Amino acid sequence: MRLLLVEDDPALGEGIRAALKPEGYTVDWLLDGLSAVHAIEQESFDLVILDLGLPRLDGLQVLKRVRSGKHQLPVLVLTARDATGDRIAGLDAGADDYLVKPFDVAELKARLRALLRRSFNRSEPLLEYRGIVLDPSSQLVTWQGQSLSLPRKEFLLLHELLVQPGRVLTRDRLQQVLYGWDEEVESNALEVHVHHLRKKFFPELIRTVRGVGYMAEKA
Amino acid sequence: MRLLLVEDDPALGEGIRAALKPEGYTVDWLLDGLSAVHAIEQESFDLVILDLGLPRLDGLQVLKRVRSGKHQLPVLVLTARDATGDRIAGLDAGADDYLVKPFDVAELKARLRALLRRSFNRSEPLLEYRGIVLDPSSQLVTWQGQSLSLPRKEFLLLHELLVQPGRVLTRDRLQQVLYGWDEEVESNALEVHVHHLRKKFFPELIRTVRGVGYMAEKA
DNA sequence: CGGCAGTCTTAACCGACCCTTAAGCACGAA
DNA sequence: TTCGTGCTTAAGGGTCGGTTAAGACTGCCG
Repeated sequence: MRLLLVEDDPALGEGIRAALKPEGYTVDWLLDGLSAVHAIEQESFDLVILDLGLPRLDGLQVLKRVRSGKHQLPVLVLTARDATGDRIAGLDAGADDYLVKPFDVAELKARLRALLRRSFNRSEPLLEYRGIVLDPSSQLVTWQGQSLSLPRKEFLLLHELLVQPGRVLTRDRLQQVLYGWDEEVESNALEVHVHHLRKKFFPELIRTVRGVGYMAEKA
Repeated sequence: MRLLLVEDDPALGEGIRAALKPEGYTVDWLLDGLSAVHAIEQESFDLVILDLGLPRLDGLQVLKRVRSGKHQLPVLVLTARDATGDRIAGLDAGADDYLVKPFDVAELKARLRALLRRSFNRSEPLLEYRGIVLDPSSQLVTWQGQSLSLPRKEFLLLHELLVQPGRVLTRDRLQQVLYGWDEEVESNALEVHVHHLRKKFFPELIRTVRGVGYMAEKA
């Protein structure tokens, strides 16, 4: 589960991040609104935690930009206690939930779970590719009449590849999907996952683009 | 189908109303508890959607008044997430179902349908799955010609799983079914219940989806 | 009041699975 | 052939869920 945290207070940001990592979230953290917009447009997140008071581009503007896109990306907004107007404005701009600072970490976690659950129940479409059907909400795959559950990373990887067949995904891109930005893996873990997927399904499922990355052939 | 909506937040009230109208419901909307009591006594509704935090007369009081009457009017209660006591109190006062804000509209619709179906049939339909028959009204289960009574939590759990086989229920979802939204259980109680069910029936009854939750295989 | 039965949570332990790592092999390009 | 890149395989550490038993709590009955 990959989250984008947009928060300019270093202490708070670090705190949130530290709290969420053990829960199994991959947390990417940006400190200003402009970078956030770019990241959201180019990467793929499951949820955004957005502070409203941000340098370079205000949180509300970020929210509006996100909503103008097609993504139904859930956004949890953090507001200062006394910023009454923010709340209203945020509602209008389409935030999915709020938290007023200072807040309890347990509360944050609970709201995240609720939001993610909602967004996944929101019938995320099944993904089909050559007889393989992915169900993002349950992390389950149907293949040759059997339903099997893939390990989390394998599912993430496969999902990323099949979202848009024919597109070549660089090694870096894939590693970001699996690990986020910082925690780099300096081994061939990615290749091992690919190997497992090829074995579970069929070898031609994932084509190697030597020196670049991997792709699923356009059907 | 005529519903009474009692909700003092104008935005939320309008939202719910707008969502339900296209479904063919007639929605009357009141903003305080006192008017609600009067309306319920004098008019005839098929169901009430009741917020607990209300001006003039608290939602709980409304609920008690309704229940003291002879009407078996189904009541769906809306509660704020952090209102810890509300849930328990609401249960005691006889609400038929709950929804915690913020909620998904699809969820609301689904619960309404379920409630209305229940109230019209009076007898909730038996649930059958691979030779196991659940009777929600008596909390009894028939299995291999024997009728046995399950402990409450086990029954709830099993019922939730069998309502829609093939659907994966997250741990969170199941814990909410068993415990509600506030009281967190920081142990493996859920797994223990699952274990008991598997032992009483057969192990394949409940399939583990690692990292996600549990499911009953589609028959 | 005391004991019993049923329910549920807690905690410790264990096995299975997930993921990374690393070493050796295969294969394509120069 | 040689080098570089990716593939294959297996081992280990960590995490998750399963299993079991003990104890708290409740309601019931003597």
